Amino acid sequence: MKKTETRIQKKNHSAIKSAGLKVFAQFGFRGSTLDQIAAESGLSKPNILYYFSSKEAIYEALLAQLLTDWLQPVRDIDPAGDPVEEILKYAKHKLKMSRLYPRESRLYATEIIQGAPRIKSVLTGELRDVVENLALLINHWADSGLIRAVDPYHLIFSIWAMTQHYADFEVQVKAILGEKDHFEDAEHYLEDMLRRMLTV
Amino acid sequence: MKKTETRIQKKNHSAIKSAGLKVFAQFGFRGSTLDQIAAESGLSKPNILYYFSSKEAIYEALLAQLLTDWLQPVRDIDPAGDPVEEILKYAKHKLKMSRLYPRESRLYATEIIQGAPRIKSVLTGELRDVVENLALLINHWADSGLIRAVDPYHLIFSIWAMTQHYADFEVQVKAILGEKDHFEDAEHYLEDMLRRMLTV
DNA sequence: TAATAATTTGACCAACTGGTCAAACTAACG
DNA sequence: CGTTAGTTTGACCAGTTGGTCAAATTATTA
Repeated sequence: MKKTETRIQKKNHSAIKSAGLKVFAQFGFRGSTLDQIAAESGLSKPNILYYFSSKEAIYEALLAQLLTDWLQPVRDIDPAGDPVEEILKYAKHKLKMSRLYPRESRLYATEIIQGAPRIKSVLTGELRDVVENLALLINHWADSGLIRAVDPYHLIFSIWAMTQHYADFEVQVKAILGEKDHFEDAEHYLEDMLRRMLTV
Repeated sequence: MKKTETRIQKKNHSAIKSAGLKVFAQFGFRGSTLDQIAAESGLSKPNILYYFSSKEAIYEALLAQLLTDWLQPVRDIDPAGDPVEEILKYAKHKLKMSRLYPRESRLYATEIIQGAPRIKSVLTGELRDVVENLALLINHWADSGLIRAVDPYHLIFSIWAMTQHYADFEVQVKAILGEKDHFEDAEHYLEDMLRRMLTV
């Protein structure tokens, strides 16, 4: 029941989360300091702690938001739609998120690499369920002869891995391909790959 | 010219690097402390600094070793071999490294995610050259009709992304698939995918 | 405008950080 | 055995860390 958020609260909550995202995504939780977040947000350190009770509270607010955005597109897959197009739609959506929100992707990556100490329950709960359902759907599509039979879990992993790679390993991709936008080529490659994998 | 390394030096250098790998891979450079490395290695903090001049020196020793191991298998690709089999051999080798050395993979991942502050010159130098050569070879194979024409860079990225995913996102993979070894299935999937992508 | 509520800050703290150093200890070897 | 080179450590340091708090400032509203 957080109805009345003043204009100043809204602005500062947002500034802190934005600064926190930038800092946490680069240095992880332990490697980030409130001073960095303070400098990045333009607020003083005590002022930050006036809006969030601790460094951890900022981090957890970011993670919670992230997980919601992460899981939604999986749920949006339409079991009644054309299988190949549905999977393609999902993959392209995921790739677009990597292009538009690379820092969110890197924040998630650092959390997972560190062993997901704060969200392991989500992984074995919500995420697991959502993925299991999708795997069942993919198997169903395969059984119906609508797509080629592939391991649904590793198919999902391959989509995650490839799309997130362009956000998480951005500096490496740019070191090799140069600074120009490479997402268009990535999308073509991804689409080609998925069509090859899924068409009978 | 470091010929004479005593038995104790050998043992302790190795213990420190092993402990450093474990800690750095999880928390990144800034998030890791000498006290953690000390506890993990069983040595006292001053003793660690007797063998490595600084925290940074440990980290850099690990990174240097890593980059060597990382690039070698790319160089081992035989231009005169069977194209599909050579690429497959490389992909499987990379996957095996993820299974055997997941912490090395995660150390590399954290370094790249953080913007590769200490190895950017390697990325735009050695790595770029090696990848460019491989891309030329793949294009040559495609021109000769030995494999299907695909974007060589994104092909390489997809191999990296998928293989490293199983090391870097291990907790997520295990949350979904359970604790049993999933690398065998991953290898089948990867092989299937690459054959589909590369055979004419 | 006056009173109240919300916001911001400087000064501060205890715990932790990477790193130093002289002294103590141990291994190696003639 | 004694000497020397190599190893280990306790005590210490200055800077940084997350966090507190009372006081000052600013916004809101009656």
